[in-house]
Amino acid sequence: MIIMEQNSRRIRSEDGMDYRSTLNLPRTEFPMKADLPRREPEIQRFWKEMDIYRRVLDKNRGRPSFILHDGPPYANGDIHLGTALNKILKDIIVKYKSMRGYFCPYVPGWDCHGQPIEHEVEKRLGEDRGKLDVMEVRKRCREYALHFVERQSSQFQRLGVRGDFENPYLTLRPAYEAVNIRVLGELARRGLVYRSRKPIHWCPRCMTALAEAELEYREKTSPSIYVRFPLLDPVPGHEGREAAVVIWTTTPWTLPANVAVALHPEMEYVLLEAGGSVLLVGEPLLEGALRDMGLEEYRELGRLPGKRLEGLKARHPWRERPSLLVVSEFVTTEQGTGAVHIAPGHGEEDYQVGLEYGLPLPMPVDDRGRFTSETPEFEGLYIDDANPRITADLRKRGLLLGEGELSHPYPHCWRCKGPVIFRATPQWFVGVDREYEGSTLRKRCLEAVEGVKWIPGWNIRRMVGMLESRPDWCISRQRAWGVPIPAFYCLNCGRELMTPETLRKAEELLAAEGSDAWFLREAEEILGPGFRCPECGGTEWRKETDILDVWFESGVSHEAVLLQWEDHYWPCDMYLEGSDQHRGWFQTSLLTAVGTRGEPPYRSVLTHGFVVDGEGRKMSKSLGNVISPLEICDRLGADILRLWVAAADYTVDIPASGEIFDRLVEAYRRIRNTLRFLLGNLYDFRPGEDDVPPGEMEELDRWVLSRLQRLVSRCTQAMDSYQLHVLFHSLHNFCAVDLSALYLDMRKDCLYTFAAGSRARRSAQTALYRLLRAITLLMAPVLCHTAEEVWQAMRAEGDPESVQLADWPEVDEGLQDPALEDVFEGLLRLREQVTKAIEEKRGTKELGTSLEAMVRLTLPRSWEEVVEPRKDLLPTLFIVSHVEVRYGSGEEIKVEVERAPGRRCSRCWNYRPSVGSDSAHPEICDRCLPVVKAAEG
RNA sequence: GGGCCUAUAGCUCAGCAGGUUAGAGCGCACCCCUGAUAAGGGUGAGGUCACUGGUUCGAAUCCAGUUAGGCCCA
Repeated sequence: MIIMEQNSRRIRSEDGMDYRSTLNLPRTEFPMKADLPRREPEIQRFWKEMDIYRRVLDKNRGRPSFILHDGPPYANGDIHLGTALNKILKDIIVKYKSMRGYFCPYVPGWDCHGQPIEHEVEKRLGEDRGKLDVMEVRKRCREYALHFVERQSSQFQRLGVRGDFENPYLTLRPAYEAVNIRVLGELARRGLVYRSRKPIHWCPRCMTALAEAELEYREKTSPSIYVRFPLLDPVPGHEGREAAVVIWTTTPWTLPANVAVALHPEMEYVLLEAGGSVLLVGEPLLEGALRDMGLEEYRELGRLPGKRLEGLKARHPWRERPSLLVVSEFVTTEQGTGAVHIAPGHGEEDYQVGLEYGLPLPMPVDDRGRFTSETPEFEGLYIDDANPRITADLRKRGLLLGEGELSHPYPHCWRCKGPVIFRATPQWFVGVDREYEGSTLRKRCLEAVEGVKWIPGWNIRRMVGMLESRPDWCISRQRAWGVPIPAFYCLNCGRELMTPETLRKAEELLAAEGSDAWFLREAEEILGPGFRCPECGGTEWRKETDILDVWFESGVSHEAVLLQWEDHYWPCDMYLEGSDQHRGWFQTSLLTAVGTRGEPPYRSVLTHGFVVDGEGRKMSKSLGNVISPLEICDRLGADILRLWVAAADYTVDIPASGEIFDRLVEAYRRIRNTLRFLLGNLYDFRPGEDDVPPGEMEELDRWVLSRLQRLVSRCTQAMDSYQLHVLFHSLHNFCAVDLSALYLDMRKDCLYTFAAGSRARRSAQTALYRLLRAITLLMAPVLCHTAEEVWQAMRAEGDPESVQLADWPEVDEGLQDPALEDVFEGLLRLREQVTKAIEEKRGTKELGTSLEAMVRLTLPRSWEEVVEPRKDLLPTLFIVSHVEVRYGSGEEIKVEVERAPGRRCSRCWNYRPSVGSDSAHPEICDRCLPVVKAAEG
């Protein structure tokens, strides 16, 4: 079938005279098929070879800067859609700003230390993980991190991201590591760094701290006991009765560390008499608790909400210190008695309550899970062995009200598989409420935030909320892969030492040799000979083994990068990350910056939402809705991914799905084909020589250029306010409507059939050239590969070597013509009625192409002024062969369509009465005749 | 459970200092063209503006609540 069609076409052209060769049909090498996955890497090679990053910097050197400081992704695993989104957004903004003439250094960075890498390395070690020493683990972590830095670096570059990839910042470099110590020292100098205890997950067999990711939750059988805490104070309204509050616990061994009993402020507590004593139990839990305690029969004496019991004291089973009744929202009605035993050293919530009420934090359990001398009753006993002893002791004292067993999910150590405990250990903190220089870090941060531009604006609320509620910053981690906290402990008197002098020594050590040196060198080597304890004069020291929270490391990037890197300055212009970083990087950076310099490290903070699927659900392996950016690049191309970023309103969740990418591919094709058409019609146009000055251009061409100015202005405003999707929608709409459907369709007749060098055709080409150039530049920050491809196809003498070196288009005020646009708006509305009328005739098979038509218009008198001088334009506007206009008395517009008179010109396909009047060329019209004759002559 | 945010045609987005039949592009259906051709043009169908209640002469737009979803915390 296909072959037959080709044959019939050839026969037709051989039929008569071949006028096709006398037309100026589009010619271009620019392919319709983008083939982005193949072509993009070639373009990227081109950029790399010309060192595009330096070239763009050099172009704008000395001009105002715009520094977007890159937040370091974690060097672990391949990039995902979220990472790609973030980097592409940054790249679009940096490319836009540099096209606007800003000097824009952009240095990508990586977060290289931390527990997830260490955990992954240990997992890979399998059975051998216990055998390696710290240095060997660190060495492997380093290799692992650097491997993924390389991998992610090439993945980012595959996205088309431009930056100093030859010279990125890595948090594991000695110079960077040392900055942590300097910042820590600055904070310490202001008295913001302190050491205190905080509960963490601890494995008493491995004698190590565990992160949440290192816990495995499995069923465990625990004792379950009800314990009476006799009140030392009377219950309000029930003076004269000896009452007791009843707690329930599955960890009897934590009772020696009890300091409080927490009640829910709103829960009702029933005061009752049963089994010879007066007890307080939460109302919703009453029935179950009494059953468990074997106290079915009771007498209610009264009830009152938890908040009325706040502040009463109860007797501790063993200690002299009382146990305080406190209230807390976390008390639930799910289990127990509504009264929760609080041991701040043995639980996160307990710890929080402890902080809130300023409770003591006893810690009677040692590294190996044995009771210390702080608990003489059970000293030396392992916690599990202590459970029955404690229970028996409580019974002996008449405090035990019930006893049973319970199977529940409980965290176990991922190494030894045994149950872990919550245990308070000494940690280093940055205090946010410590007074210094007349204020606190929290207050200063809250003030500083006001001076930052938050995009979108409501983000300031989120930041303020989080700053207001954040606790002191625990910067200690009991791990190997990181930067040491450079503290020393006197072996003689136990005093801890962190002074400006010791910090400076540590900083110098890390700067010179990297953080490995801390682990390799003896304390005495670091401190220098003859260093004496200021307390006792001791000369032997133990080094701190804790390392810094990785958030501290990334949190000092402003100090490390903005101040150390060539061409940078502090503070930078923008941080741009996902909205989760309000608690993460935005905040840690703010804390370290305000704590050391009193000001935020960024002038503006732009955030984006998270990638979700077509249904608005988060992407996860378990839902099976994950889309890989690398796969999109391989299948569709990075420009499609970039278009996805530019098309979405990134301030909220960003959906990604197969359909969305299908639609984007369509949009891309539309833009690409529009550009291809423009290129195709400029093959014989020499910019600078063939241009027609604006004043002499055809009205239609001036109209489209005026529309173009509107587009440029709109796109510029969109980019200046970071509304990327406005740019995309405007650009796409312009290509689809103003150009494809209107201007280009109308202009084909002129471009193809007029004499190549005629004024009208050159006028049109002048417009085409300007359109092509402007659109290419407008899309360059987003569709950077395609823009480069077009740029190379259109580049004229004197143009920069790469589109990335070109300037963003300016609005040409001389081409703005709002009055003309108004005129055309009216004419185009008229056109809509004409096309409708033509469509009707097509429906009845009276017409095929619109050139077969002639249009008879009856217009109101009021149109005469606009239409009369443009009568010749109307056939072009409607793409019909002939138009007749009459003016009626009414307000009505009448459109009549019929077949155009005359025969069809074989050359321009318009229907003209003049066809046949020339004997040498009987098939063509009087408009084509001179063109053909000129070509012959 | 708390804080911040989102919800408009199949998709991506407009509209929102409250005011005529809620818009655009894409997609879809049908038609045309075969001189942008794995292109191009035309016409058309598609929406209880998540839900409920309130304020108002009037609400997609303001308020409250509900549902669904996202981020962060608990």
